[in-house]
Amino acid sequence: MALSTTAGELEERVRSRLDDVDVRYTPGRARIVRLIEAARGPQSAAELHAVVRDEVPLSSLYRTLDVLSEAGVLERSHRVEGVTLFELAEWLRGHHHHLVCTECGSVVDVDAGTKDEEILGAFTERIATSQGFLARGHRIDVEGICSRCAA
Amino acid sequence: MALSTTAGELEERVRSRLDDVDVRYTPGRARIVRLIEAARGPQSAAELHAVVRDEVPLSSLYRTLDVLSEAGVLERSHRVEGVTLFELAEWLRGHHHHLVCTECGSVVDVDAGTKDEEILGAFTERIATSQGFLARGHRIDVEGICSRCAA
DNA sequence: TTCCTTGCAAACGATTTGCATTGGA
DNA sequence: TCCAATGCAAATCGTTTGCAAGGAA
Repeated sequence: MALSTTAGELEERVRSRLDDVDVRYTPGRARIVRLIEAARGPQSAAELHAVVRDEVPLSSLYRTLDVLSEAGVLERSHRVEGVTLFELAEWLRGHHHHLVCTECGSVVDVDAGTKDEEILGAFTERIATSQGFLARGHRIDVEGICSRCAA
Repeated sequence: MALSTTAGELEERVRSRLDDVDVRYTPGRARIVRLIEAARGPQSAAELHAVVRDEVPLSSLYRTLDVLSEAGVLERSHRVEGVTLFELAEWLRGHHHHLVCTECGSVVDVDAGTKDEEILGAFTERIATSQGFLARGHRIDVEGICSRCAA
């Protein structure tokens, strides 16, 4: 989100990354990447499969998600109720956080301002260091009720 | 962590909560509560089972974890690699965050200061509200390398 | 006696994998 | 041609559930 790129640009960046790790950018893989790119938040295999149901079998979908994750294009993100959600890796879509609705389970992305991120970074750095832990990044989930469920 | 209580005190609070919801505080359940209380971070069913292997069958353990979660004594916390971790509910152990080691997968608790929590609360409130989302709480995972893996 | 709790085994759902087939480079 | 990618079916793994037995109120 923070990084604004056109669809083509992102596609190019993905392709070049896959080239680096010797993985083909097949139509099926491109399809999944675009689906995830277009989503408002991390997606589960089941959600993605609902869209490509008669084109891609579940096992192939899982394999694609796995390959793309290994290649650093996707990240296994939030896990809710035993299911794994996938999203574009941070270097592709920018740093962001999640609003998790405890009512319907939806997870949507939110950006924080640069200033806020600076403060958060300093904070996480501090509590990590106090435990001899080397901080590499952080992940914030805001839990509550989404506007749809509140209505 | 933030709330300091003696072992007996916590036990009493748990018992009284279970009374309220008409659930017995059996020795098996007490055993699990104490195990989780003593841990440095959220625990998986498998980790707990490793300790009580010949006293409690896995299915009973899962049932206990479920009952205690329903009763509000435990919370299903972090989920890593397809496994659910359990920890004492926030009202029992105080608000805290997690240091997640991306190397060994360990998850340990950390406290933030009151001042920091105020800032965090204001921040999460703000980004939630901007999306019409009603914030109820937040969860922060600091990802990185634990001191043991760094060594 | 009457429920709640426990144990064991079977069932489930999400995810993974073996193997034969297909399709690009 | 050759190896990566795919499809299908079977296997795995964490977790849940049905049902009969044990125990406390």
